Amino acid sequence: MADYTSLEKIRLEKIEELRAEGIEPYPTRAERTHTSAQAISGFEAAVEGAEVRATLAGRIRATRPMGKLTFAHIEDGAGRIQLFLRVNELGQEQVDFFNRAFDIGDFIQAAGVMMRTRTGEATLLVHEFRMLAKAVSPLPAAKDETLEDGTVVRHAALEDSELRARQRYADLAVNPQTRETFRKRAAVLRSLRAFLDGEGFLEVETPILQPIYGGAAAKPFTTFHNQLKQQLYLRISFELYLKRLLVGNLERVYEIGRDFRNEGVSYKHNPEFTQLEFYWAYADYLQVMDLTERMVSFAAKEVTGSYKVVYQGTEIDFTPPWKRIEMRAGLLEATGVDIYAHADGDSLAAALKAAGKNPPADAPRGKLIDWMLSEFLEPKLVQPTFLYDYPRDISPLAKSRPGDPLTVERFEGYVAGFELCNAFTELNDPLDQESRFIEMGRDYAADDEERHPMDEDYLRAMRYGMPPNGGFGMGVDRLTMLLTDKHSIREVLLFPHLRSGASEEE
RNA sequence: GGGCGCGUAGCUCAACGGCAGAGCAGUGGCCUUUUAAGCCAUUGGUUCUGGGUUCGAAUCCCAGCGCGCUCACCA
Repeated sequence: MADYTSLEKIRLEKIEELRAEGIEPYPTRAERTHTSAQAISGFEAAVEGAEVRATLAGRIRATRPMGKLTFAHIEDGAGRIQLFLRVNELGQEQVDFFNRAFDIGDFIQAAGVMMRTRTGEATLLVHEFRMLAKAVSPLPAAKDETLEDGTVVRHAALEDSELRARQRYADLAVNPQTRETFRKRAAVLRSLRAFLDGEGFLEVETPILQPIYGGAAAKPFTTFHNQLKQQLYLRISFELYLKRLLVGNLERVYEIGRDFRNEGVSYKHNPEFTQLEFYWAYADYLQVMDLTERMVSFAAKEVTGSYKVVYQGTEIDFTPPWKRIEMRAGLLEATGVDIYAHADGDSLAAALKAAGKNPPADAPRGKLIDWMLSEFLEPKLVQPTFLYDYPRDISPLAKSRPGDPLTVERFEGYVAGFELCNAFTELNDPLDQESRFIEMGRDYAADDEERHPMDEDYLRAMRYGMPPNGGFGMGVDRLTMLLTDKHSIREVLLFPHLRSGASEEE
């Protein structure tokens, strides 16, 4: 049972008193004729002297009792509005009743006539009011101060990011900017769907519970179907199922949904995250690049109203075309070392040392290139930039460039120094794919969890013939971070994963 | 997983080895145009948890839990 605080005990007593007076603190129905915004705009538009009646419903956010009158602000889905309760209309008993029984956080229904107070605020002069839902626990209510210049300063706002995430309901209830963040998140999803639908892509849904996981290098979550006695995995990507659909003659498909990766958490990683993947028959990675910059800039415009957004104090310009840097040239410029001149790790490491760098010891070539990227190139990619043509060492799933087997047709989009998306010209040779499965199985044999299992059904699909195609994946949470100016993924997830939440540990 | 930092009233924070405090919220009172309303009075604490040092610990030490930053791992 809940352990009530002294504040809660007082409110529980108020509930008992209401019931004792025959008043239901949680009535079944509410009435409302106007939202706060409708009441105010209706009043502003009305001709002088015309009476604007309204019944409002909302949550009490502030009260200012003054003896024979009380001012209050309520908040509903459309904004805030002031209530004016006065002895003249209600009688002393009702004004006292309001002050005695109603608290900040309670839901109230109030009917009356719109009026203007001495300070000019459009206000509902209340003739009738009733309780819609009594709050037992006090909301961490902030107070807003409006300065001379109109800026609003919040005092004692609920700020602790952990508490806000654990009790998102309270965060949403008291912090309008949190509600705004999640409206923008919805707008991001809406804009991506609208864009891809407009390009002729079909939205599909593929299994989250999969007997064989694949499509990315990540550790899966495992689960178990009791009746079928079957080991299942939560998907780590959509790739292998979406590409099966290309075999089925669906030429353009996309899915927006949840991926699950059993890895560490950080400000840009959550164990479950929202991914967008699309696959496009007869397109290659350069066409995907064009589409990507159009899609992301479209989303930026739809969500923020502009191609230019400010992220953590820096202006990011999503206007196409984005900067394109070939990886080899980019690394050569950043480090003075040409990765193509060095076919193995030892040679590349020696060249890096000669260039005054301090590479990790005993690393293979692919690992060194990764290190060069993250150390010298990625941090510089603040404005939207495509890095393209990756060494095959670090891209086992992409198709090689014709006549250049060591380079694959792959690009990653970088913004604000972190990876936003990843795409390549996809493998469609079933025999090549099979040998890569075997190769990856061998590479990871020591580590059961990261080993790529052979997906026989996927190979069977590919053997029926898969058109050449370009594939794309993007972290929707990361795009949302960029468009809402949030540093942490937790700020754009309603209920991010946190340790020791509801469940007891063993 | 490593390093650094933080955890005090419902919320925001002070006190930094010597009686655990303030503002807001709450409670009681005054107040018929307030808006962080004001004035008077007042309630409220496992100082994250568990050990230790000390005459004395919110404060110092150790361990744990949680969060943040960072590195590593990881796309």
